Amino acid sequence: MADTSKAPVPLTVSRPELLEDGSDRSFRQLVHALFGFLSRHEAVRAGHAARIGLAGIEYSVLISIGHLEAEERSVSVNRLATHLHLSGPFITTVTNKLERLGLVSKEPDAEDRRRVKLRITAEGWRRLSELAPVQRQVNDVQFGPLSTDEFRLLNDIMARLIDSSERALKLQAFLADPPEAAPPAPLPAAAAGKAKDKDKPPRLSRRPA
Amino acid sequence: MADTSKAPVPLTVSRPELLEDGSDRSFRQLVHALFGFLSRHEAVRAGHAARIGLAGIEYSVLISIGHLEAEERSVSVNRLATHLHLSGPFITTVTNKLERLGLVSKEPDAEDRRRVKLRITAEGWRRLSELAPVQRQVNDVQFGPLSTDEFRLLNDIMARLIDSSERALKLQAFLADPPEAAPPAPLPAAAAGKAKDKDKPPRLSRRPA
DNA sequence: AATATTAGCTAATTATGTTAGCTTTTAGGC
DNA sequence: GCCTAAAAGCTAACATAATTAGCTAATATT
Repeated sequence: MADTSKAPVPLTVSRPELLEDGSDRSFRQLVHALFGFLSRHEAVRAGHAARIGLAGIEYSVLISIGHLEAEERSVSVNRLATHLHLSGPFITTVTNKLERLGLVSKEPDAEDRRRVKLRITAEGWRRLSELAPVQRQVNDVQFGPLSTDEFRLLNDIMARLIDSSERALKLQAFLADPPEAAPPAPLPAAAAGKAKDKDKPPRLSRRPA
Repeated sequence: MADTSKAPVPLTVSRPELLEDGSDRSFRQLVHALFGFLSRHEAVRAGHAARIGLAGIEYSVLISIGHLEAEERSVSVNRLATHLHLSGPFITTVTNKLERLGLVSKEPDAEDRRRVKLRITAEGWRRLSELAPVQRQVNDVQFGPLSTDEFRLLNDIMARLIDSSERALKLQAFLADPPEAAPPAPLPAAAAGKAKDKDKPPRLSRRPA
């Protein structure tokens, strides 16, 4: 039964570097593997977090304060929100909880009193130090398969992919919601269901980090 | 002020391949970049999904039915749940919606009538085909930086990392909740508050995919 | 001084899941 | 042939992680 014409869907990628024998099969595989890996990566983070009594995102917020603190004079709520691609109010909620737990301190910024200065407390650092030995064992296993060269290359590739993904998102937003203008469009039949703004104004609300 | 001893936290990884000048700085960077990429990768998927009126996870479920259908005789709810690391009931909810939308059909499996046979409908395939051209442009940009060799290597690395992450998760679970056994312990009184199950039984509930 | 902007907060809501427990079907032991 | 156990999927109730809207206070602009 079934007319199973086996390949009813056109290619989802076209760059020759990403095709094998004209098929996007391994590209689809990569896309899927990325989700698979990243899902496990999150699970590992959740495990580290649980070790010191936190949820995954709470741990991320905590450690990010540390990272930013090392690089910049002071870490504000919005700075952190941007850094993690999360909303301001969400960072407020999480940092409030971390403050209640005594892991983070919030004091008004002396230079701009609208701002809040986020810092990891001594107790916060203590918890992170306590976690490290276990974290180290787990990380060693998780990233065990990487050689020095692969590690460097992966680092490099990820940096480039973040960049290109950003561009892809912009292109996607543009394609979804073209500025209406640029009216040469000589496509006759297509004119029917033209711009309109379709079924779903693809809000593209970039969510977590 | 502040005793800022700058590096209060011990290393989070110890394999020499992942250290540079004895520092885990670039390793931390990689871990963070992976989250950054994940967030954008998900956003791209959400954009593709929105294009055909679906949420990101709905699109993933739809396309996964297609992938599994191509590989196996029949796709059941639980098969899909396992594949995507999601719960059965959640797959039920999503596939019901996709069925209402006419993109997926659910019929009882002839061989085992407890099972439901999931299939993408003609309309479902039509939507995917409709999406492909746009998807192709966006994917070309997102994965544009990859050379043929990098593409192959990344594919390979991801497969290995999924595997090692799985092992890391098991180690993590073990470290968090060691089997109590190793029964040299002849403590009689201890029997009272024995296992207890700690502060947080690091449930490690691996979530999405 | 009046106005606009920025930072952060609270409240309400949404999206994305999960666990518990039920029904139906299949499989296994007797 | 039964009776029990296990498996598949469903519904319902709930949990978590996040958003948007709109408020207040501090700062910047005119």
